Amino acid sequence: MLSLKKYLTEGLLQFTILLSLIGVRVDVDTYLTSQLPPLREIILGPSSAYTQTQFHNLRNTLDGYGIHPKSIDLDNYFTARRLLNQVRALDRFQVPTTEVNAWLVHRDPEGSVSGSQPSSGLALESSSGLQDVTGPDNGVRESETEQGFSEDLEDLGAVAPPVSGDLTKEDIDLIDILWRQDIDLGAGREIFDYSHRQKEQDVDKELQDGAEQEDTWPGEGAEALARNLLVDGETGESFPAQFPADISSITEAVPSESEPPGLQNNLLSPLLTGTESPFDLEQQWQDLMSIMEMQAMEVNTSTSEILYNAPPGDPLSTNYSLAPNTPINQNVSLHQASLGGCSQDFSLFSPEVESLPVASSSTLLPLVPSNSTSLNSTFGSTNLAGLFFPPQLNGTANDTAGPELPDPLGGLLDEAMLDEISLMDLAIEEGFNPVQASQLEEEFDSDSGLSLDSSHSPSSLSSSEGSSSSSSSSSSSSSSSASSSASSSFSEEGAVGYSSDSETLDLEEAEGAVGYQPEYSKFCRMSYQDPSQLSCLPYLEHVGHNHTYNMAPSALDSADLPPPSTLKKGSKEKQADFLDKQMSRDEHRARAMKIPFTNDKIINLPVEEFNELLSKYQLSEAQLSLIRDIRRRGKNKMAAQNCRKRKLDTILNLERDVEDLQRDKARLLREKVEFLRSLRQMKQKVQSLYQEVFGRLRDENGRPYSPSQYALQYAGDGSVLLIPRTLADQQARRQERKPKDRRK
DNA sequence: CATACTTGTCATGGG
DNA sequence: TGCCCATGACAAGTA
Repeated sequence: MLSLKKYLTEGLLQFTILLSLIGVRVDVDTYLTSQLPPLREIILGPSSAYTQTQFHNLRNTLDGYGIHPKSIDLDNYFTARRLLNQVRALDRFQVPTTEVNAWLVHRDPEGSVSGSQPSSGLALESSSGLQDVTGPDNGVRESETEQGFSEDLEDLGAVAPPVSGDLTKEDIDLIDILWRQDIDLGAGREIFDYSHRQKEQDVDKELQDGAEQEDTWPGEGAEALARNLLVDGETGESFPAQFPADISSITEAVPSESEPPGLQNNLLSPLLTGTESPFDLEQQWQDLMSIMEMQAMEVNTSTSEILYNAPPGDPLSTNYSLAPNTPINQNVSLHQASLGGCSQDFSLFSPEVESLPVASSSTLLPLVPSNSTSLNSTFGSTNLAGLFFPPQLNGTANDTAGPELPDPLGGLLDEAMLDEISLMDLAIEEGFNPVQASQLEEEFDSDSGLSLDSSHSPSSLSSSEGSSSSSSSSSSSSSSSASSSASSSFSEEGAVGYSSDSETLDLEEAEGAVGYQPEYSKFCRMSYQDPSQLSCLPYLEHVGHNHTYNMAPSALDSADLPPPSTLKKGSKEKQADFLDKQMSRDEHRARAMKIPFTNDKIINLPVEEFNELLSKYQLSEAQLSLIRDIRRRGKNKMAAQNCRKRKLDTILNLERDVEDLQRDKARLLREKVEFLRSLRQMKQKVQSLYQEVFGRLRDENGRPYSPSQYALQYAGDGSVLLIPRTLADQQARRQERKPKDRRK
């Protein structure tokens, strides 16, 4: 029961401290439950610094740390684990190697889809189409596509975020982009509205422009909505609300070269925007989630195979599978079909990807079935058309497109994810005052229920560098400066106010601290072996307050001094009076009882020596009682000092943890942006490959296939099939239902 | 004088 | 069992 209470109170205390240090409401649960067990262990676990566990065996073993065994700094250990966990968590961002092997297997014998669509538009001149698609801001990308993906390696590598170090301009830009994406999200409007206003007042006028654009977008917006388009709040661009439609707009725009290029770009830019263009967060999340979905598919290959790996007897399969050398087959090559760059780019975080075959990445891949399983193992049996491309590739919008496939990933864009991009991160990353940031966040989240004045907490980064290195090591005099910086922040705050600063100063000047110095106390014990060395000790007892327990023998000797009423009779008397004032009550009592040895001895001697000392003198019972009381109180006094010091250190450690977590979070956020950017690039490449492959396919008559009737689809064995679009749509729908069911 | 903070002390419990 | 330590709670002193 007691231990339960202990855990409860300590946990609550530390939790509260944590929250107050953060200064804002933070969804600690997400931290605690997902990736960061160390913090939870610190708060709740048996490794808490408040635990009664006494690490006697660890005493003084922390390489000169000199900290109390109960305040062993677990950070080194937990930080390692935390970082490891985070690195592992990055697996979720892994992007598989893409290797496209496509071959034309058959032509739809039935022409099940209406052939009214002119197919001429899709005689893809892929380069020009790509130019259109990529838009004006993507001149670089065009050359990328032409020169191959090996350059993308460098490209992707180049945009890789700096794992550590100061924020670069790019980092700040990334965060800014992310912020704008929050604004751009329609769902996020209400959530971020207030903060948005705050931010725009204080920080970013540009955001206001974007928001106003979104708010006041004219009738054009309604039209776009009617077409199920979203409007980018910043650019006013309209783009499909969901990914398939997204692709649709692109691909349908490609063949229609007669359209005004501006409109095309308007439609296309959201998906194919360059890295400099703003892109919407939902899209990014969908991208990310699609990657995760792919990985999930990788696990559930059996399911996929049931769906798409039709058995040999399957009529579909037999109907649409052709021998590789069928005349209608054009041996279309996929230039640099493998996205090896991605593999390399992400292999840092994904051992799985690393192990994927990349040998064929640099060669031209014939459009024949290959034994390569990389496609299968990465994208699974994903219906390429369904995933990356619209149900219709025809020239008119929403012409024969089936019902809009619900986005299976949209639901994952929940508020928790949005929450991750919090103001604090931005504050940290953009380097403005965390106090301001916490105030901002607190203002629109004022129902935190905590009465702690977190808005004034200078907890985070303003003092981070100093305090982060201090805390647990504050017992050593070398850390006094760091400790002082941390504690001064507390003092300014006025909340905690345990000023280890003054204490460390006292250590150096008055040499008074007796507490929280295991090394010292050990040294004292050793020195007590020789009573002649005792003189080195009492001067250590002058802690700022005049409750000091011990005093110098000289003070003891000159203890017979006039009372304070007879002050100012001379410098000598003044000093004596001062020294007298420095005496503690027990010292006064000891003097009154004529105890023949110092209180230091009484307190600090080991039991045996203490008893030996007592036996040397003929002491009355009252004296003995007083001596034992003095010893008890003295020890307890030191214990209390140590205890308080430990408390302070625990708080400082928690503060440092919070800062570390905030930094980690911001870093991960940066990396997330980078991953999403890379993913977008890969998607563009896959899309262009698709178009290139599809555009080169010819039927028996040498005519290109109509994208409205046919689609490319991955088969289970890694090959790519040309199947009727209706079939592709069906399979796409089935596939989209599947993950939903799986989630439920 | 009220208040917050610091420090000392006691009681208690655990090792 | 006695000793030691940790710590909550309280008191006294201080700014």
